[in-house]
Amino acid sequence: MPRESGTKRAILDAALDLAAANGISGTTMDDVAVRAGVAKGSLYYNFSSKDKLFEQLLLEGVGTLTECLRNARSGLTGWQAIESMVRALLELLSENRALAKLMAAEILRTDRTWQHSLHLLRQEALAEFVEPIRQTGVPSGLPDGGSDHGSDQLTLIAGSVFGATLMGALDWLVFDPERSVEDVAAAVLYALSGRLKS
Amino acid sequence: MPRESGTKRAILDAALDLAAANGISGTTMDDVAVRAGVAKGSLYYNFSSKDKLFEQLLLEGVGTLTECLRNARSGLTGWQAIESMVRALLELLSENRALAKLMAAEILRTDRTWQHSLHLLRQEALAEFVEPIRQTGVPSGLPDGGSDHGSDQLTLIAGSVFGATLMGALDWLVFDPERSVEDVAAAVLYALSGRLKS
DNA sequence: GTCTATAACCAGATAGAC
DNA sequence: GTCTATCTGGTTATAGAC
Repeated sequence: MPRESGTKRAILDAALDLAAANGISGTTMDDVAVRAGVAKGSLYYNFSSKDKLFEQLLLEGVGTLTECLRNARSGLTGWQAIESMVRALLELLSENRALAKLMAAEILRTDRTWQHSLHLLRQEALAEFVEPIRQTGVPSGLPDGGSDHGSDQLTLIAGSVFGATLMGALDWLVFDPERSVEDVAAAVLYALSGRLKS
Repeated sequence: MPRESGTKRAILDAALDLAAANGISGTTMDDVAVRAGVAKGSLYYNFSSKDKLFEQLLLEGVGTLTECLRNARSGLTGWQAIESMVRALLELLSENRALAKLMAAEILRTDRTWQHSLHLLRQEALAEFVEPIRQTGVPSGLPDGGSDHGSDQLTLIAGSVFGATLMGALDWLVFDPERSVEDVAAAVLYALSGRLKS
């Protein structure tokens, strides 16, 4: 696909780096302009506001994440798919640490102006987990939520799996970045494997 | 223990409510003063700065959480302890939704001035999970980290369990708050039970 | 200890030349 | 399409009366 103009890209990259380090509200448009090597006016020519800039950034990020999960589970089912997705997610986060930190900090928020669109894409990413989980044969007997609920039991389970991975990744990237992705994957999959229960 | 003066408490309560709804940076000191029913000057008499105010709030929150986990596992070991802690954590978060939302949004951040002290207490909370996990007999064979690492394998696993619970809780509190705590606990424990693998 | 009033500052956004 | 210069509003924090 044709990359957008170099300026737009430079701005997004700069914004990502700064926001990963300082958070979104800790990042000023002046900071972004300096880091991107453009004038502040150019920011507002290319993006209508600070909110829109970061909305696009996060939407891109969640899109990448969804695509990664979809690829990881293609051709696999059930636990094998889940295992593959956890590994792929950890690898994506480690290759893109700035994005990982930004998303970890922002994906749980509910107070942002772009919260709605971010929530939609978050659900899209969770949906990638839902299908393999369904294939493992989750027992009925618990309320399934139905269409009038915000989330059903499968989505709750998917959220837990995703949360386990994300939190494992965060400990890793922030506090122990030298550790290998295999180590972290082993820990996360261990938590999900049921061996805690035996 | 003797509660601090009514004013300090009123300020902290007001700050918690507002921050849960709007995030910390979305909450102004004026907002807090109005909500608490005091003048802004009193805020700065009782807390030296906005940062200090919210630092104390977060620290109190993590303290409550650690205490809750400690109580939940007392007298239990291994998986039974873990199960009890997950339930207790979900109950705490549901009884204290403002705190839950605030902590979910802030505990992962790395850009706050109080990040260091928050991290220490977060590790303390995770440590409550570490002991029961150790009791389940995590196999050696993977690097255990040792004291020169920021986190060892057990801490990674604990982080995953904690992350699974927190993320499950968030879906629940934000998007489907009518659901019962039993439903959510069932989903989280299901994810950790290993039944996904069978 | 709490209030009112104000200082000092900073960030998001815009105007208009080039 | 990008720049410089500026405006405007809102926010943290302080001074000083009561």
